[in-house]
Amino acid sequence: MNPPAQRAPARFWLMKSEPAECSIDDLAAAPDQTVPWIGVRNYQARNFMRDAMQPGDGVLFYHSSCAEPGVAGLAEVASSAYPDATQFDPASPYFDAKARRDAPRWLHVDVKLVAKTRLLPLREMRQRPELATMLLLRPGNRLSITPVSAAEWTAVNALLNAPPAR
DNA sequence: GCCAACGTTGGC
DNA sequence: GCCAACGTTGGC
Repeated sequence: MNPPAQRAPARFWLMKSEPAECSIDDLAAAPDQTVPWIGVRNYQARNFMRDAMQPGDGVLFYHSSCAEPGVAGLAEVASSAYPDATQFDPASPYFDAKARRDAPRWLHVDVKLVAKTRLLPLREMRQRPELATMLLLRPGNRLSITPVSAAEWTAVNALLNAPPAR
């Protein structure tokens, strides 16, 4: 008899969201606790979604451009990539006049809540040697989606379960 | 509001 | 293909 299909090794990601746009509480309140990750307009971030993400991948949900930037919860990739409808909508801030319906430029995945956690502040992340390799912490990093290694994922989860640093 | 670090654009 | 100008991100 056949063994069950082997699941591809899980991958992990950090995804930035401005809480004024979509916070962890907004994600928790969304239907099915799932939101479409619309509005990505950076090719590298798009390519991660298009080429590398798989449903079930782990996501660190990160609050950016706010008073307390940091990881605010855990989520998972809930779909494969599909065209971002806002690129075709002239009324949307994400409208892209060069996008064509028969050749969409911008894609996105759906993201589903796994758990709201304590806020792990960026400030605290910078103090942790075990997180020093994270792309998020690299000077000048602006990518809204970055891959996270298994070791980084484990380390962040440990910190999320630990009491806040003083 | 400042500014560093990029990414994108467009002239050539 | 080069590269300067410009725009954006995002912490501080």
